[in-house]
Amino acid sequence: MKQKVTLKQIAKELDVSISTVSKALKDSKEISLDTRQKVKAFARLYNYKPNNIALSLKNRKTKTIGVIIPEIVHHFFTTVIGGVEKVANEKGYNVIICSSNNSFDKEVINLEMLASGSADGFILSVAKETQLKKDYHHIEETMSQGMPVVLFDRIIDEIVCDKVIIDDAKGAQTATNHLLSIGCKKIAILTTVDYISVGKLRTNGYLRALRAYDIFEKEEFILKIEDVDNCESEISDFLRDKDIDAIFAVNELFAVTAVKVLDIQGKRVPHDVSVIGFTDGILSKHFIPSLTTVSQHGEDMGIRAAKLLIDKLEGDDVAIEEYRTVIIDTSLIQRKSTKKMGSNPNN
Amino acid sequence: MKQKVTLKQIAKELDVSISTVSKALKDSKEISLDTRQKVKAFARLYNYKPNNIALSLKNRKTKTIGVIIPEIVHHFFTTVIGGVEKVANEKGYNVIICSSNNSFDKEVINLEMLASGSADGFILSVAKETQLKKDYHHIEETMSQGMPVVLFDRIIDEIVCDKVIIDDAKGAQTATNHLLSIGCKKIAILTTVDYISVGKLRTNGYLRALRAYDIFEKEEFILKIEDVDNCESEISDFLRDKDIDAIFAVNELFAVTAVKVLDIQGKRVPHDVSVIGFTDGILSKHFIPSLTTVSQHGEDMGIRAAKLLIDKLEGDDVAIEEYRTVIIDTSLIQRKSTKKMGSNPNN
DNA sequence: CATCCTTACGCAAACGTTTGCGTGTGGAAA
DNA sequence: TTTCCACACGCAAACGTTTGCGTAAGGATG
Repeated sequence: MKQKVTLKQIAKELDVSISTVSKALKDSKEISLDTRQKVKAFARLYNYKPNNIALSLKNRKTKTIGVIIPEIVHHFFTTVIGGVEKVANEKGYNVIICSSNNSFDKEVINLEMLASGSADGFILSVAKETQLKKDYHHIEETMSQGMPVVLFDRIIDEIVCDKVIIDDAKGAQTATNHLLSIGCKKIAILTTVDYISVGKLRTNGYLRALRAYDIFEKEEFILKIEDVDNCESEISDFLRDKDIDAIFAVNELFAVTAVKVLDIQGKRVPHDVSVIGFTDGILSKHFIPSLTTVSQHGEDMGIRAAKLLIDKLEGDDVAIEEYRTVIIDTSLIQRKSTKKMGSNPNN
Repeated sequence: MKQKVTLKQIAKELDVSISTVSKALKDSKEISLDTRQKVKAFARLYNYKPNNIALSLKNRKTKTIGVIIPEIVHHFFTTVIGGVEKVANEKGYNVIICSSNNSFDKEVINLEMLASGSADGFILSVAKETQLKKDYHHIEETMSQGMPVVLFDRIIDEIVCDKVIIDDAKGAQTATNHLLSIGCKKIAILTTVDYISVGKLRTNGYLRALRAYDIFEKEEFILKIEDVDNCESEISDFLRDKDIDAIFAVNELFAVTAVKVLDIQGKRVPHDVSVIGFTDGILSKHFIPSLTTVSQHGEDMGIRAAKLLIDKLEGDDVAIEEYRTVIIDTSLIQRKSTKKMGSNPNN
């Protein structure tokens, strides 16, 4: 088993100094053409690859980006990662991904681990627990050590840094508006508990749309779901015998679960009830009926986040204290879970 | 902006040597209790964290595991990653994830990048292109440099290393058997082109089950889909006016698409046609009807793969030349896309 | 008072790079 | 023959750790 070959070994074999080898490989004209060729041939033969670790230590940068997300098994986050990877690889950066599993402690551990030498900067979306605890010392500490952080999706207002978000409220408003525009008047919302920032924002957008239409918001049309894993029974209870003609769900799971429950309760989508979800994932696309939904353009978010981070990483220190918030446009993807515009509902 | 504090800085502040600081932090009894306490207090105050990069260089190991998968936006792979992360974190390892995007070149680049200092070992599932090209030099080279590799799911028989797989053929056979046992006789299969190892194996399992039932396999019941992204039209053409009573699909997407197409063509699932998929993903669980499917237990695969790798990484060199192949049991998850056992089909 | 042991610390090498600068060799010019 | 300059290369420091070993100081012992 041949070990990894180092400059030192090449130097010994060729009976020159380490620095000569290093310079030869870099085509330094300080070294004679002859030696250069010999060294390069040898290096190729032994498949020499510079040791990243040593380079990182020397250069004081790792050329890797740390990404920390709440859940790895989640379509939206993986699309974001896809975007990050795309630009990172283009620019010669590595990507390390860790999931916090929505645990504050794991988020802290991961961040500290990566911060102590493994990554130059971070792209992160905070864990539920972190949002609940409102303890951001780990993020602030990382930043104060000079490592840039880009927050995305689930951001924290109190932290001053680059951010990439969608306008959750606006997206929700657009969705609700669409429901209103196709004639729905009794629109329920399936949302999360308030401490999830995006859930709250989407709820606000929903309310705003309603008010703009002079529709009085009803407490009993709002369901805040705590236990995501068991949302079906909650939704079922909520929907039973409720007189509604549309549902806006703040995520994909709530949307399909709603359709399922409606089906069981004998209501047809979209004939009796129109449903709009949030996030354009696998489910929305392939469900029957396919779901009208608000697309967050996850890959774009990842791309923008990575660009922001790399700009900061490579930027002249001039703009380093300048923070930007990028807002990605959402778009409404109309599919089959909502009635067509102009169709005349006679229920 | 305070910079990251190093041993050297602490040493200077406290007017002792670097080695004293290092030893003090490790509670070496070579250092007086007094000094130890002073150093530790100071380190805590300045939030000293040893630099991982320097440690990696010194110890010649990074304590990180590289995971390379064909697609990051893929439920099965993310569950595997979840499993890997679980045991890796338990054992103090970091996890770096890269996706090859099913490209041979990207797989090579990622592997080489990680191999040159960023990771101690690899868990990987090869890209489609790699399977097609049958070029495995990058993997063999990595191994010959002393870095252990664990292959999972899409493995390569020619490479001798640890492997974690499911018995694809057996899983497919079980699924097909189930269809046969509920009375289906005209069973079609939706599969991939042959060079995808798992697709081929699953097809074999399907054929085996058929033969065991003395059912003659029909060429026209087998659809090998090339362009996954546009499978709907292929499936639609294939299914049109075909007299079948069951479909076995080698993945989730094919399965739901089949249900969709059947629906359009006026056949009901499971009443007219029973459908079984492969992989227990989001879609199978939430689709209407929910899909009977073969679960691959992705998280278990990840757990086993990580254990194999870490064993090799930390193992006494005794067993290092011994390679194991772990076969994870699949299980058939019965849901609503197949008729119940014993129901009397009269079609 | 000389010797010895313990205590408490520092030195230096090593991990694999990069790079500014110093230096020996050779040939050409004076 | 002397002087000078290019050329081609090596030295050493630096990045931040760890750790075996050497050693100064001080007290205890003979």
